[in-house]
Amino acid sequence: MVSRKTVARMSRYRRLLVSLHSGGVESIYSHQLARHAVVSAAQVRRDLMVIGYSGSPNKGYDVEACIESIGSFLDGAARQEVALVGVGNLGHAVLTHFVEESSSVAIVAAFDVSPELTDTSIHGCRCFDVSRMEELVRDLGIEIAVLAVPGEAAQESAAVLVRAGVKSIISFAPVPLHLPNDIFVEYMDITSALESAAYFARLGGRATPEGTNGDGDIEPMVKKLETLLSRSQMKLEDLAQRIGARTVTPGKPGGTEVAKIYAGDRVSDLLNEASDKTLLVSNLASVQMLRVAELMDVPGICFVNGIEPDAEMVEMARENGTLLMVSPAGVFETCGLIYQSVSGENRA
Amino acid sequence: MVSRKTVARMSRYRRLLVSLHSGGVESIYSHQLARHAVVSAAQVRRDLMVIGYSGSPNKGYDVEACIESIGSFLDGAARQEVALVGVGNLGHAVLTHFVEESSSVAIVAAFDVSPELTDTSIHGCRCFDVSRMEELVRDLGIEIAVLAVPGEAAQESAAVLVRAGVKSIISFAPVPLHLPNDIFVEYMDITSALESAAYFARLGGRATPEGTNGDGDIEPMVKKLETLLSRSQMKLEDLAQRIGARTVTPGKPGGTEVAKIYAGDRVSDLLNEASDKTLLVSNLASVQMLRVAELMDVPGICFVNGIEPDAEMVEMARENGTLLMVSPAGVFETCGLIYQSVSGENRA
DNA sequence: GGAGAATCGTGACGGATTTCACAGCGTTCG
DNA sequence: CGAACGCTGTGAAATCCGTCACGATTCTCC
Repeated sequence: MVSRKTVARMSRYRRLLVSLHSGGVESIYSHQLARHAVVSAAQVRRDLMVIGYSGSPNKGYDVEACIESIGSFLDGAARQEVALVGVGNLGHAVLTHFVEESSSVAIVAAFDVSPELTDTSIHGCRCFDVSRMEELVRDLGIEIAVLAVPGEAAQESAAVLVRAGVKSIISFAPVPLHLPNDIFVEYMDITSALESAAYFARLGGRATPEGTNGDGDIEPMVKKLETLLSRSQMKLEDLAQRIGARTVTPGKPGGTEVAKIYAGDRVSDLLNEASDKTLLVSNLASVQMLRVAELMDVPGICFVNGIEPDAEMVEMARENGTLLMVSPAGVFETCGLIYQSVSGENRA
Repeated sequence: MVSRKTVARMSRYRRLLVSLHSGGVESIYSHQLARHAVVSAAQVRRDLMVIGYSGSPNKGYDVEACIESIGSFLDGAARQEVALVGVGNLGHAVLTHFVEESSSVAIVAAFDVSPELTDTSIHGCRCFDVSRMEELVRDLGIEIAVLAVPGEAAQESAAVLVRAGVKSIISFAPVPLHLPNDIFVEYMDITSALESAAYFARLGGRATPEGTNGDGDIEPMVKKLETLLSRSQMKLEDLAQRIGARTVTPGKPGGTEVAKIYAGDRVSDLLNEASDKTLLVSNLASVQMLRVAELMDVPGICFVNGIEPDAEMVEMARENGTLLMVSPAGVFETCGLIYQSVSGENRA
């Protein structure tokens, strides 16, 4: 028996893997995937073990095969169809969400009480009157429903759905549903979420397990950024997006790994510090800089303050497979953002 | 320390109790409340124990007092305000949700990229352009945000929010957020929920792999990341200690305030960028640099990689009241640490 | 007033979930 | 060719969460 949480993570893994795969990543280590998913590496390994997918000890997991494997675990043989109950704002939102996301589940019918919605089509989904719900759900063999109705109507709608053969319900209503316990119910309770959020927001810094940690002396903790970075296999393209930089020229196909970051404008330093895994962050958008970068095999350069490299440089970078990006912020902010991206990984 | 789940249940209990109370119920036993909430009686008792509310052995819990008690646990002294980011269908839905539900949390500002939404009012909530988000969230002291933006924009928005002081985020985006781990994040991931629902609807079914086609693409949100440590009034001496730098010469008596940080080695840039509240972070420990710094009234300089300024420089800096510090780390790490110190200013 | 009944508060327990830690195994490098 | 490395897979330990069971308490009823 696989737990609810595991299944949810699987879904998350798949989405991330699909995204990475389309970005050219072919294999990935547990700790890298873990980083993307914001869980621990051991967690990833155990989850993948559960579904019986094995990676290779030195190549990690094959992204494509892993996606397949998760698919064969998560997805049914046929596409599973979903009914939506309640076509208000929330219902609309859910529908659009599922126009965007194509997957092996799809909403095929919507139900509402409003007569004016009846028999209209919303985002390609036919809307029926609730009175026909039981009949239609049963006849279509729908086993999954999304409940986006007001709290008052939730229990009754749920009961009807279950009577019609629905096995799983996702409810947005702020009401606990009384249903046979072989029915899977997932609550998406915004109110609870907000109140929890409020609680923990107020708890602020005091949330750590140990009691008094707060004041006193401040420990300088210069983390081993190099290890952090190298372990994260942060793709440059990723990074660019993360920090709001625009990529001007693409890097080498397959994504570019960075293990170190050098921020500065001195060519001589660059010669000493740079490696083929160093991202260069510089104020100085000059051809000269670019030349040294190429010489040192630097895979990427980030210019700052929104300074655009000129055509000559772009051409040169493109030829050499150097990724160029332009950050709207200054060196300091850019470094800060990158740092935060990388070090914010520690899981609770 | 109270667990996330407990807090969520508390919220649920309260809603049920309020509803019951308005229905005339004055006292309730644990097993009754348990049935309403669809949890076990023991669970209810334990949860109420956690918040320190005691019932009477024969009347059960007094509904009103219990509501009160949960309130004093869940709610802050003042109403907590919430920002909504992304005013699409989902955003609208969330807003309406919070017209219906009155509670101690309220959405007070919405942000979106669409110019046509800017400065309109939706369900009584003012909508602003995202470019003003950081500023407004910070100035309003908002610590909770609901993220209803496309996945592509989620990370960036979240980072901005956190920088603006947000402590808790509820995200509807199907993307794990990389944030400092003292930030509370609640994911309302409809996609995962649906896929889980599908899985459990079909326990025992056979599955064949299936080609997923990835993600839809939506317009990314405008990105903006400036105005960083404008109001943190961080003293240089503090800063040095935080980042593990050694101060070589003291700054001006009374502490030195910094409003900006320039990282780089180009003297010409410095002339443009520096002000009397700029901390200079540089690879280049040269007399020349120091001269320009003095010229521009720069209050402090941080050298990196543990490079010691020579005696001449120290003397010069001392005479001029320029604070000199030496960070053991490189420019990137130094910037990163400072950034983190500043952006996570509220107790870190 | 005392026995009985029902319920609360809570220590102890148990199951689920996560993390730790290490064996096993390609790969690389000297 | 062997040693060293880094990653996977997985048993074992740790942790979190919920349930059980029982003493304590209060009220009812005789």
